Amino acid sequence: MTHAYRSHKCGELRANNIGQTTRLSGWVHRVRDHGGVLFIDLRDHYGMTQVVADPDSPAFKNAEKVRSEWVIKVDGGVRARPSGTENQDMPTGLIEVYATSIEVLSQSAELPLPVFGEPDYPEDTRLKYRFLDLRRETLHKNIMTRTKVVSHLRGAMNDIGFNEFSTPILTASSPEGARDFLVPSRIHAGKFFALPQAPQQYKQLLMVAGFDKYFQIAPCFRDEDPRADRLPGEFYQLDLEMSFVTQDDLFATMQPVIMQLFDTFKGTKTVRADVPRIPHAEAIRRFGSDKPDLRNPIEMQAVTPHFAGSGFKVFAGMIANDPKVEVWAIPAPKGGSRAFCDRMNSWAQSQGQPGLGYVFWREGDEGGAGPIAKNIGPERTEAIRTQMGLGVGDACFFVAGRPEKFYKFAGDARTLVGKEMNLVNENEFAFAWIVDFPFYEWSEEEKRIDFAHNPFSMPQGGIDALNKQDPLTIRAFQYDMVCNGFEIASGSIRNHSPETMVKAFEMTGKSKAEVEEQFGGMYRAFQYGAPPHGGMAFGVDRLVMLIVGASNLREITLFPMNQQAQDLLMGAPSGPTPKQLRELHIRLNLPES
RNA sequence: GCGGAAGUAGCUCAGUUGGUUAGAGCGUCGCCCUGUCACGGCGAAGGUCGCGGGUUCGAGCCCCGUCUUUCGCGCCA
Repeated sequence: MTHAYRSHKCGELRANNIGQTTRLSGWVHRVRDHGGVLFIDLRDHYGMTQVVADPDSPAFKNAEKVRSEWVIKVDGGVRARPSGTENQDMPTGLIEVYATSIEVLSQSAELPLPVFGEPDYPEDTRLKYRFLDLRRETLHKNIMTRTKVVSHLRGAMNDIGFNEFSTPILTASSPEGARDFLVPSRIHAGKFFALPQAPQQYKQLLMVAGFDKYFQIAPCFRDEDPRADRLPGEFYQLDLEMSFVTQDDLFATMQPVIMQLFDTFKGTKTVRADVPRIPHAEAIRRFGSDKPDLRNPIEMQAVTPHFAGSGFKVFAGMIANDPKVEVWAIPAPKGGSRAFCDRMNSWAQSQGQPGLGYVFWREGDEGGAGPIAKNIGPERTEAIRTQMGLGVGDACFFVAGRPEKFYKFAGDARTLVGKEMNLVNENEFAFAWIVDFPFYEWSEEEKRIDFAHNPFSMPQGGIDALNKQDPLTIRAFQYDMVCNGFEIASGSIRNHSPETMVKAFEMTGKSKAEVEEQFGGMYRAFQYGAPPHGGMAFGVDRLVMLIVGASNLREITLFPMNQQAQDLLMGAPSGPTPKQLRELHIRLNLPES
């Protein structure tokens, strides 16, 4: 008795099935009609099989009718392809199914975007017809990789003794951090739930509750504008927390999980075994970024003394007027041509910079060419060349000012040089832990110090540091894991002392009463025996993006929203009914337009 | 909120210095074709050049406004 729809999957039949009868169901991927003989590539989730019909077959009439993306059921016999017509590029390429019957299960209207082929299509079309987009090979494969990555991570975490807990989705708004999504309460007029930006407080409460080694593939919700590497609305994290651990314990626990994950899914790429730990301040100075791409070998250095008192009056003047001014050098191996240096200079100007000073060394100009070399003279130029380890054929770019103002631009210049000079090995994954993040930063907007990152992280030096140290020099047990220039994880050892927590917030202008009110659950929990604990969260979307080599999160997400945070397929968000609003005690106050 | 880029057939795009009837490929429809796998050949249908205004004898092209999409900035503890 044959199954109603299929005896085999479309990717399944091989030479050893020749002679068998088979029943396949799937989508018509492509039709090639030669008049007398007609080929249909039949596709399902598992693969593709060539179906053949000719005028002798009772299926021929229906075969002539079918069009791309119709769903059909084919009965037929598996036979070898005639010698010379085998397709070595297809797993099923040695065989074909000679159709004796074709039943149309479902027709397709003219396609708004073709499933066959992989050209780019407008995002709104792709998102509105996401179910078609998802049929396409690359996206279909990416989504399956994502599913396997999530499954792998879940397995790996279980294997090393972590326990998966689900935390609430309807929860309280958190005053720090991103903008919340709010959900109105029907029972409590005028009150709202918030969707969690992360299960941060819940996982810490789990530790206080005596559980250990929590993890969750957790949905997180943030109402912020998106980027190519940041989805609007919702995203997933591999969230974890452990009790009685140090920062080193967390690295030792999670580094193997991540290395093994990439090792499993790297394909033809390589995974750099060395995972350095780089203090935040050092990362800024060497790479101009707190998420450096270590595949790029360029490292910057300060060369301030070579410009102090020099004939390059712009830099010399800045240095003389402000002791905090530095000059950083960005070496560009093999960049020693005027054309390249000028191109970098115009790029800098397009970034709103006055320009990008440079020296380059070439045959006949071994002492250094370019306006800066002329202005500072041969000795200083040579000193820079020696310090940076450069030679003929190389160039070096310079930025000056207060590092906190220009480091980001310097980092962008480093990235661009690496790209232009082809210094980045695209087939490698290079990881690092960035450690010792600053605890506080100065908020120009609020004219006060504010948390640089997670307010629940433990300041290094504890409450003593908060009492005695210049707050802007305090570091936190706060760390990121980066890969190829992306932040893939962020975490910290938490502050589990209520006094330290109150003091930490006090520095940012929050009273004890405000802390108790806004973080009541946590504050109360810490009164009753909180274990030292810490954890981190990996961005699942970014991990998958890196693994499949996608440059946009929409390529690895099933049903993403567009940049305006709309779901074009489902038509969300949508207007509520008057009844819904009445029950929720809400009257709309819409902007005029 | 701000800045860059884009918007021409169902889809991807071309369209010269402003000048006749806005083109191609894919797809669709019709005819032909017995070994293709991006099949091939012939033919047809399909257009408010995002929208509104302006300049001009004449605008897809120039100007102004506006909308949409996208990338970035702000934002994202």
